[in-house]
Amino acid sequence: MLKRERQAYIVHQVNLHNKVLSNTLSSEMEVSEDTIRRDLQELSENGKLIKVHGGALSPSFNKIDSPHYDVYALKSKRIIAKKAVSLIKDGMFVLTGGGTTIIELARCLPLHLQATFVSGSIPAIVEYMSHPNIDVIVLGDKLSKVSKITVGADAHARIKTIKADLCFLGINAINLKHGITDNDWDVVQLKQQMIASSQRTVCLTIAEKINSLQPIHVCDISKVHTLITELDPASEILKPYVDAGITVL
Amino acid sequence: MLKRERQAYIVHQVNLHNKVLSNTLSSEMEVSEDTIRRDLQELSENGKLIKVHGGALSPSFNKIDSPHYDVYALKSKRIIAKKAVSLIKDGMFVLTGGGTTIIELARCLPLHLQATFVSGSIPAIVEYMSHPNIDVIVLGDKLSKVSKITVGADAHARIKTIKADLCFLGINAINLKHGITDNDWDVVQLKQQMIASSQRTVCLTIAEKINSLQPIHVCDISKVHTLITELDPASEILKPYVDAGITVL
DNA sequence: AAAATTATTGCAGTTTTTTGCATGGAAATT
DNA sequence: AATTTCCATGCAAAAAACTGCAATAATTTT
Repeated sequence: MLKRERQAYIVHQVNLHNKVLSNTLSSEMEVSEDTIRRDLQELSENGKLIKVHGGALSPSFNKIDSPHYDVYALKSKRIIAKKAVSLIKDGMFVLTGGGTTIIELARCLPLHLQATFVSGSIPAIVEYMSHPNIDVIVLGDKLSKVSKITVGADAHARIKTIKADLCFLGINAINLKHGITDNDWDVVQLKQQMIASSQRTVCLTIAEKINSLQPIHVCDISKVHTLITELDPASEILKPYVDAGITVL
Repeated sequence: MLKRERQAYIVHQVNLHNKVLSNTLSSEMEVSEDTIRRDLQELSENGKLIKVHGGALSPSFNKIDSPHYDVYALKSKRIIAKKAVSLIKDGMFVLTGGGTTIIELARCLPLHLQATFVSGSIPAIVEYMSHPNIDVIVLGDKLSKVSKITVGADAHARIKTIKADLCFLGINAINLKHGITDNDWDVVQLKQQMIASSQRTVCLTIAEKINSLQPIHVCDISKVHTLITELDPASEILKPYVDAGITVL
């Protein structure tokens, strides 16, 4: 790994998480802490970050800019993303949908992970794109302005031709009786095909959406292999899903 | 292996992987590291890549940390974009490639314009996406990491099925004798098909690239209908192109 | 086609950059 | 106050970059 690459990664991480730890960076990039310290030194001289004991902070962090923007949900989504990441192994072929949870997942992908991601979600693709070891396949078709994902027969047909190891879906509603439900017709078409084209379906959602219902049916609960929320898997609210045979993380 | 070939290969590798290592290139092409270093030196002088200790990185790599990068060129590109926009009429079907000039064009699209844009360039799509009246068709395929555009047989085949009113190409080199030339094999394939699939081809470039040459041939000058630069159309340097029958704006 | 010119390449020696390690001291934690 | 963790400095080894130079290859001129 080149020095500049390393420093770019550090800046990326700082901007993403507002802080970095020297020892984390050191083990992630497999260089000594001295090297990290020297990198932080240089970057701080260039104003890219603020060096503190044990790591560094984002320069824009000191100004109290927390725009009261659903910090809780973001935190939850980050927890979900962390759990989801642990399922992805080197060399896997992964199909992902759109939505903020998936974008958070994209941001949390470890540096060394080598995998192929297939998606029609533009914001997710933008994140995958900046990862050094991820191959990205873009699903083309007409772009839906609201969901920022490509929808239509072309995308559908393309998904049909592949068989992915994993499929990550950010879901809008899940419910034991009705399974996964959603509110966008076009997006539902895609999700159904994505489920059919993957060996394992992993659903990501914040706990808030558990046991809720939306107008359009996506699939039965039996099609879901894994469910990830920010809660402890032993949590009471998740028990019915565990009992239904779903792996809950 | 010729110097030209070697350098084209290096550029290709940089565009594909975001980085190259001197010793890897050296052993891959069986030349000394000195030669590689001299190649990187030249390419870096031409802005094709950024030389760092141990190899080189894609130029788009540190565009992130210097936002006021190349302000002059940005100004030029904005002028070009303004001229280009004037060619687009309501209801048109427009095919666009990638590159910073095209992105600038995307940002300049007037609010009321209603048209359909087809592109495989992620940054361009991100811009189109935020426009209220533009329909966007995404060309899917494998994403090239630093040209940030989808390339491959799928994208090629898809373009082949359409016939656009206009095609906007940001070009890397134009020259009366050799026409349009470029340095990335995959991108060239797409550009050729885009030209073939459009009624009018409009080339955008900053004056700097006029009368220059790149290793790979895209098309003859006769295929170009319109050429847009930041210069006055009556400018001396553009005269040969006007004489060749090209509409120069 | 031959000769002259120019460009390109590899090599040897030197210099610079980068990195990891050791030491002693500073800062935080308990 | 003791202990652990983190930081600064100097140092040495390795890798990479630069320099000048000679040999070779490519291009142009005659």
